[in-house]
Amino acid sequence: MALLRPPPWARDNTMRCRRPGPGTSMSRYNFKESEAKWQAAWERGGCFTARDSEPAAQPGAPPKPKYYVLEMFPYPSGRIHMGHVRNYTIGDVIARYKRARGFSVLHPMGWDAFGLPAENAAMERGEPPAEWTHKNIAAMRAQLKMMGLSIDWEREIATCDPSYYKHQQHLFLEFLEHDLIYRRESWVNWDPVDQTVLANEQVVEGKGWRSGAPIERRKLSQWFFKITEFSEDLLQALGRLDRWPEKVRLMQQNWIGRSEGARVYFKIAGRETPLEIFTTRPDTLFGASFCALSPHHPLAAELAASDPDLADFVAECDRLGTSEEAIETAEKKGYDTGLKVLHPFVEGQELPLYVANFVLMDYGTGAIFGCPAHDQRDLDFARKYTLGVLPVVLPPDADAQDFAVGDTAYVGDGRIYNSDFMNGMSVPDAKKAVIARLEAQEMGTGTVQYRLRDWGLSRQRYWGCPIPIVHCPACGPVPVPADRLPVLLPDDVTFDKPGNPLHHHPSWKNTNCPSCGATAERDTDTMDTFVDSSWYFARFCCPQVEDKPLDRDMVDRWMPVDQYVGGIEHAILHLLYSRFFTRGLKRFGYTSIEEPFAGLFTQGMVCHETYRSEAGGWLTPDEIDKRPDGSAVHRDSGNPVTVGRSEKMSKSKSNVVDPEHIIETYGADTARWFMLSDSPPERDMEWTAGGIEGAWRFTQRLWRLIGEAAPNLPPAGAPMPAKMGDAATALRRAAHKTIDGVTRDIEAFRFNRAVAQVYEFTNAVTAFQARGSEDYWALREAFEVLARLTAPMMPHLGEEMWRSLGYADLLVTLPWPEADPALVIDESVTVAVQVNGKLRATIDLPRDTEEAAARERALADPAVQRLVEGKALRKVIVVKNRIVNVVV
RNA sequence: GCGGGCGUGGCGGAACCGGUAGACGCAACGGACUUAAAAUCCGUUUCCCGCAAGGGAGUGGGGGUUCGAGUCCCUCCGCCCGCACCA
Repeated sequence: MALLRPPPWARDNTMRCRRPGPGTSMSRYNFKESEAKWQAAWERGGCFTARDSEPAAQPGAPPKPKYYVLEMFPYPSGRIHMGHVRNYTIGDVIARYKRARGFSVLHPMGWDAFGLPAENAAMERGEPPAEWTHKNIAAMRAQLKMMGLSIDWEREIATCDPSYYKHQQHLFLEFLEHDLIYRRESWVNWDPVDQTVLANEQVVEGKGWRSGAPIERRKLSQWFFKITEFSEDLLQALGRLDRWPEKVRLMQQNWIGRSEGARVYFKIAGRETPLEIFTTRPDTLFGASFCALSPHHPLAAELAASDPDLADFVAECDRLGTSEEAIETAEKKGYDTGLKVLHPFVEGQELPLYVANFVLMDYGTGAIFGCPAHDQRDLDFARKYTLGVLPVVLPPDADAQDFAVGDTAYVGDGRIYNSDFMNGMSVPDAKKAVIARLEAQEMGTGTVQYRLRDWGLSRQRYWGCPIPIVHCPACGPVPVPADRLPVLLPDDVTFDKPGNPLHHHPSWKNTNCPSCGATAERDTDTMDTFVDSSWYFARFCCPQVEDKPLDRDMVDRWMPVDQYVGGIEHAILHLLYSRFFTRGLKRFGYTSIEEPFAGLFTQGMVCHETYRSEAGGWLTPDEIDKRPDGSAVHRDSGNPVTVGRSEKMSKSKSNVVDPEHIIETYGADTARWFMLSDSPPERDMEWTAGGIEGAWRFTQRLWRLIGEAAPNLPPAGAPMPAKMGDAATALRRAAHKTIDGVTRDIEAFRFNRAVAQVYEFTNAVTAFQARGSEDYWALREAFEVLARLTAPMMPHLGEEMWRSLGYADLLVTLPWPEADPALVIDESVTVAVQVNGKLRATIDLPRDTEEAAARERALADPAVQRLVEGKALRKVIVVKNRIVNVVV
């Protein structure tokens, strides 16, 4: 079977399949016509328009409760990819389901439209970023519309639009006014050849991605959000985000990284100013064998000025770039400054002072003391430079006489020893004691330290929101007054030389100081694109408001987002920044809430097998033919192809499948159905040709089934017959169990299980032989259930089925079906019977059979008798409606 | 390196609070229909022994708790995500 070769019926647009089915004349489901028709009908009906005020359904009744469903908005790269299809399908199922459950739903869409790729396109193809971006947005909007998403398109926003970013500039000024933005120097990756600042992603193994030159670090004056002011609050509030995945909360908790420790002042021999270090293990102070400075510590810089070798070492450290990953994975290296620090408690003990590449300037004080016995990094360092290793924490079952540390540091609990006044204490007690002593002797202090750093927002780039600041030689940085916003990005920029086009622009930056009127220059940096995405969810509540960023009433009507859906890769930064921003918005009076996302769901990636030719190059799925045994050959040449493991779809591996092609071949419903059916949504899924074909067959099967049955069904709305036969009742039980199960599964995001239940129920409907009139009534009910339960997932087919069943109204406007509880619970249950924990029989019992009766029935079973005979019963465990375990 | 997660048939997965492992789909195989193919329909399908009845093994590896473990604990292995300037 050809992989992703269009089926014959899709090669031209005519519907040629007119083969009559058994006894009826059937045509194939024409998804193209149908999908376009229902999309138009929904639009005409304004079915997805979010209502800023919702009238009560009946006079006196409460108005519909609101529900805000949001998927992470896309970067307009040009075409949607399967990850988008998955993300927006999940969100759309929820939006449609919640509408059916009687909620007033807001489900908007917009574009995260600033960013580096537009500048890269400009450099590579000479296309202006604005044009490139708008063209991409138009293309992707059309693709998303093909999916049949229930989005209120009237609320569409693009962050690169001045009508969006002028408000962002306004918010910048408010953060500044409230002292939540400040300016300081910080480090960037500098490409000495291209003379430009590089993003971490543009640094590959310490070299610039374009120039290949070893990168350097440079200090620039930049703006920072004071997110650390909220460290404790952001941490504490995680505990209340009970509809967030536990793993995301944990990751954020660790990212914020609250730790209690101490700052300790070490005297440096022959110098006035003591060295201030931070440690989380002050209890191990007596095990210290060295101190180390970050290469960017002011003292390191001072010493390097008169020590060329140290200057070389610092330069070498700089070539690692600014990413923590690169610094932490590099080999641990140090440079002995020759200075000695004095141990605060041990008279006469001198420790060497190193500059070490693994000490981070951004955390603590940029200086540490090393206790090799109880910290792996310190131990590696000590072994390398042959420094002392003195254990001071004795493991519970170790002997003080012979306990020694080899190549593994001991980081566990124990009793303190070798430590003067702390001897015999537990680790927590020792921490308290040593901090008390340090404070009493004014040699240190207990502190709470956070790993979280302030958020640098300045970017030396063109395609971003301009920072509304003017730098005046006399007044310094001066905010652009609110009534002069927006500071517009100029269109006439060139990308012919490296660096920031805003900076090169002949006139843009020239202006006058808003304060004194003197000639001054605009800030030529733009904002980090994470700023754009830190408040777009709030702007969706009032996208048309012009005179202010947000309308409080509207924000409070819709916020918080009840269900946010997006990739796990945003688990930390985007979500944390948005939480911080929302706290700012509350402080400035734009809203009364502070947590933007009440519910969060993180979906997995879409993966696909990879293929390589004999020559080693990657092949795309439609360049190969799959053979029944799973091997593959090149379609044109017939040469063998190596089938590699499934990996995240990416252009570099050529394993991408184009959603538009899929939708044109199989229809949006089929694509959506397969997306939901394959894997649990939080896990990575594998896109397969077989899978989409299976989904395609199912849409056809549903359509055929209902088309064949419809003429024989009682009319729409026919009353339930007074008497129901066994067969009809069994079908009704299946239908109501399916309603119950699918409802639970959608509520719990188990879409793959919801799909499986629909398959199972469809199998039951297919097998059902209707005879009496009550059978046909039950069959109509079954089809109505099928149409309504599948509608959130396959909305077009749902409408089509609903129409086939004789209804004129749009299914999308109808409430969700309710299961009859009496039909959901079975009267009898199958109970497993084990002997010594092994399954030996099953027995059917009336539901809720008492323990004694169940025990008796189990013991009477012949298979059990055979095994139990002649042995003493030791124990019989009965779990009602589940299991009887006989122990002999 | 640090932090977080995942691992079940040939494949994707199901298994509720620790209670019948493999629902459902895909693939494969056998059959029906057809001049033929496609489509469709019916059946089989965790592995091993056995004609069968039946028995044994089995949820990445090893160990533990329990009447009972895919599920809980310890440990090891493999893969994935994030690491602050990609979005």
